[in-house]
Amino acid sequence: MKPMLKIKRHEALRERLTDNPFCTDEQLARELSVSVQTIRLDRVRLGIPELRERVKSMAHTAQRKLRAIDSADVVGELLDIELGLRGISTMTVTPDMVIDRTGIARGYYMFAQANTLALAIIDAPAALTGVANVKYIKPIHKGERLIAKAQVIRQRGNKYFIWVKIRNEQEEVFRAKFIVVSLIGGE
Amino acid sequence: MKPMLKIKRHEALRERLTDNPFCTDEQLARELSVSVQTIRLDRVRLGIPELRERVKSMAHTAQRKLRAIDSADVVGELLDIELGLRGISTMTVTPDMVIDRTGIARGYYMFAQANTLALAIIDAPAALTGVANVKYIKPIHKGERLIAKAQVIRQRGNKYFIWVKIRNEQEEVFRAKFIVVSLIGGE
DNA sequence: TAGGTCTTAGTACCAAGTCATAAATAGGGT
DNA sequence: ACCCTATTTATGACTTGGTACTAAGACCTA
Repeated sequence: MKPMLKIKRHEALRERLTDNPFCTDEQLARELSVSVQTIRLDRVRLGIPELRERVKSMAHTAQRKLRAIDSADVVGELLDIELGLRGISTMTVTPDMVIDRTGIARGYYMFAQANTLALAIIDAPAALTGVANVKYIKPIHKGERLIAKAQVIRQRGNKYFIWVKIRNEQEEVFRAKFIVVSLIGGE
Repeated sequence: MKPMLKIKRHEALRERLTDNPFCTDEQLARELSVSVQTIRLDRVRLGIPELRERVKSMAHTAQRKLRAIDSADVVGELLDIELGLRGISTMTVTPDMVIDRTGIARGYYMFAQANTLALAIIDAPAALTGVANVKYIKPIHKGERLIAKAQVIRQRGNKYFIWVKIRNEQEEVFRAKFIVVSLIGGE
């Protein structure tokens, strides 16, 4: 492989690092057939930090992100809650929630926000979703700040009927009805 | 702060590292009032790798996890697809998908698997979920291997009616009906 | 041929470690 | 008091994956 032009190489460098950020300058140098120093110069010019910094920031943001959709009981941020009655949460649509091609947020994020809010307002030690009826009214885009309002409509035994509506600005963009079952003792 | 007993210190060390893995030996030494060497010895005894290795492995697993629910077009693994007709995907329930307290998988993971599969089988450059009707039949636990089958039931204009059923072993655990809208030109 | 950009080489230095070895200290038991 | 052992600390040499800086070639162009 012959050494390539600078601009081409910069592109190649960026590409290689996006699909494998765990790459030392030495490996990059070998792959692009230039010296390690050239890679370092390129990195400085392109504002790309060294391996360790890359990895560290990945670990940081990943930790934050995972916390957002994974370990948290509520996806989004819980603003207000009246157990057994109603609750409000917000969620801001970050760039990684949207499909690149269309710029529209993946549907399951709104589902997750609504569903976790519905579960949060149940006045029981544990609860499970039994049924969900969901309507996506308007596409949602990056940067939009969604507000979800949940309300218990009816309760029969250990079954709760809950409506959740999500608004963006004043516009309703999503609506869901959940039937949630509270678990008293068993699994 | 007086230096504490060895066993106590080991506990403290573990604790400190779980809620802040980005911690050098030097910081730990200061916090626990012992020398850096003691911390290193402790780490060796407890089998805890050095800071850089910790961060690296965090970044790795986080990348994998995020890829699972975030950047992939299909949550789970696409096994087979006939565009416009049907598709099959699998997903294994990892420990981080379940609620610690109950050991039951969070509902939105199954929703995500079903929803993304439904979208994947649409024969169009882009598609959006309009309506979802979801039924959770049985609780799902860690380690279970879910198989989702999607089928287009009816198509009217740019609206697709899709059924998705998720099975664990031979048992049906989840069922969903989606109405998906394909986008021809604009958003 | 001189001047510019690009690339490479080489040096000194750093952080956060590793490994191995040695010395200091503490806490008993007898 | 004295010995023994466990534990803790110190020390030095080496490693990775860099930064920062300087200097030297290479190559093109006017």
